[in-house]
Amino acid sequence: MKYSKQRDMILQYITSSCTHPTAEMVYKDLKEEIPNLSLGTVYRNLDRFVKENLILRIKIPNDKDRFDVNTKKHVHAICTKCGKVTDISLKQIDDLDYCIQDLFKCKVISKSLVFYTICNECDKGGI
Amino acid sequence: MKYSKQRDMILQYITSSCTHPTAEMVYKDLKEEIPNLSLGTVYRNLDRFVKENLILRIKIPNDKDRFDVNTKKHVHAICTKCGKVTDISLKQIDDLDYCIQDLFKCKVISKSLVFYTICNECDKGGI
DNA sequence: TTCCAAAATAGTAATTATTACTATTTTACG
DNA sequence: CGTAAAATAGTAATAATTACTATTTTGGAA
Repeated sequence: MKYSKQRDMILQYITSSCTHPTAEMVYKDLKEEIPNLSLGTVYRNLDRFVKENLILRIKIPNDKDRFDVNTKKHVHAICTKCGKVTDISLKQIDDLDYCIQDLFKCKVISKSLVFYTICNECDKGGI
Repeated sequence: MKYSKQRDMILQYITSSCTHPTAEMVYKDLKEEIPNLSLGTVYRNLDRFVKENLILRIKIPNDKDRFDVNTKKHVHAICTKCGKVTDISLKQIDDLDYCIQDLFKCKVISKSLVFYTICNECDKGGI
């Protein structure tokens, strides 16, 4: 593994962000600092960080993947108005796996769970 | 709204299937009976049935959508080995919405939940 | 029955997110 | 320094779905 400025900056960007950015957001913002940055480089490095368990990939049906510094077990809520992504950690959600396992006699490997919501701010009259 | 043989057969196919087929599966199978059937027609009609609440669309991250005759509130488990899709209906899952609503002070509109599993048959030595 | 406008279809093109590919550049070790 | 491995930039490919358009079908009315 060899150093690269691009990788370094992508990791820095993603670990200091709290907005669960998409690859495109990372690309657009870093492009200003590294004008010849390639979107492929962003994807490749984000993939790599996911494999190294430095970040998580949030897969959203029919939408862009988002990336998350929080590697602890959790799921997400997406506001359908402003698009904000919120981390959700809840014992009841983790327990589902065991519940399904027992009731349906199958091994639960993982799950994909996204809540579509209207967040507190948007509900109060919107941004 | 005008009758069409294609729509009629697509609805018949999907309502009598129990495998949660993709649009492509519907297309491939019906193509044998209607040789000039178009994939667009399948998509258009499935969309329409979803809007009319005759069937449900199952969105699976990074995979083809599947369609389900069961329009009751439920989620799905996908076997990561054989691909079989199983309906899952569980009070604890429905309750999550209220739980999230209270804890995170947001309105839950809907959720997307898919369990990735190894089903009973595949676990016993596989198909 | 025949005419005709609305609706539906077939077949192709476009879209969108992501991955793959290739020539060039960068890195770091001997 | 020289060089091989690794990384990048930029473009092309992929895959599922949607959009578009010319043609066909449907069903009510003359």
